[in-house]
Amino acid sequence: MHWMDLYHRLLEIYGPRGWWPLPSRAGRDGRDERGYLPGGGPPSDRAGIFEISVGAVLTQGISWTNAERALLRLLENDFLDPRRIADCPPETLASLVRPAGYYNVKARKLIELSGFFLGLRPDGPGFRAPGRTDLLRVWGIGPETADCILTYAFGIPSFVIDEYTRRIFGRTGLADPKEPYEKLRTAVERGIPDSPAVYAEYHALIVEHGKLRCRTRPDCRPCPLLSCCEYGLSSLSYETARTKHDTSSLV
DNA sequence: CGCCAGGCAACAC
DNA sequence: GTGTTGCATGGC
Repeated sequence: MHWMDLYHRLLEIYGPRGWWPLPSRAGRDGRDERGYLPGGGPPSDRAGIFEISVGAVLTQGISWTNAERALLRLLENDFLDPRRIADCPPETLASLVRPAGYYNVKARKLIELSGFFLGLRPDGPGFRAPGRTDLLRVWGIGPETADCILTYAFGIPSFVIDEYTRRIFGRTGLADPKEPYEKLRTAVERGIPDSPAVYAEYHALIVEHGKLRCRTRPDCRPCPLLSCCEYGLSSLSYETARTKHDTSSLV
């Protein structure tokens, strides 16, 4: 199997995932109730770019639902802004992002991230995009978070390697999951088209499949009838209910 | 109750 | 460079 074979298979099964969610715009601008924009692209405005970057930090080591809760608390308290976060006492910030776990660490990371954004050069409605090494120099931004920010916030393709990626590429035999981050990333990037849309969609599909089926304890049970079974569709989670094809014979 | 969830820095060797 | 540990909440 080739890298793109898995991509096309996942796309058939789950359909376009809609880049990275912007909970602040859920239900608006063509976004769904969680803030995803299927078939969309990166935000062109500074607020959207910053919100995705904050989300990438908040979701470190934690489920998106918990990160989303913290993100909404920042939003409700008018703290989804680099200036406001940079000037906020760490204890206040920590109490706001409490649902995301590791809240003291993440408060500091958000302050560092905000300082970095305050130094970015505005460029039209957005920013001049930072380099990958610039992002990696920020305390709290490691390789995965940097690649999420580059790909999903700025639309600059840099393939995201996370635990789901390692697991799914490992189980399908596409890669050795124990390889170091940079080796895996360059291997994937050599095998797929150099397109922001493909990078963003591929990783989003990997996350979707990782959450729904290819978990630590995988659910490899195929259900060929899912697409035409009303009981199955009505009783399953929203992600699965949106599936338009059966999920058999994958991984 | 135990396990897991879209990591990272700091440190040991 | 590889391996381990602390950080901490919420869902199942």
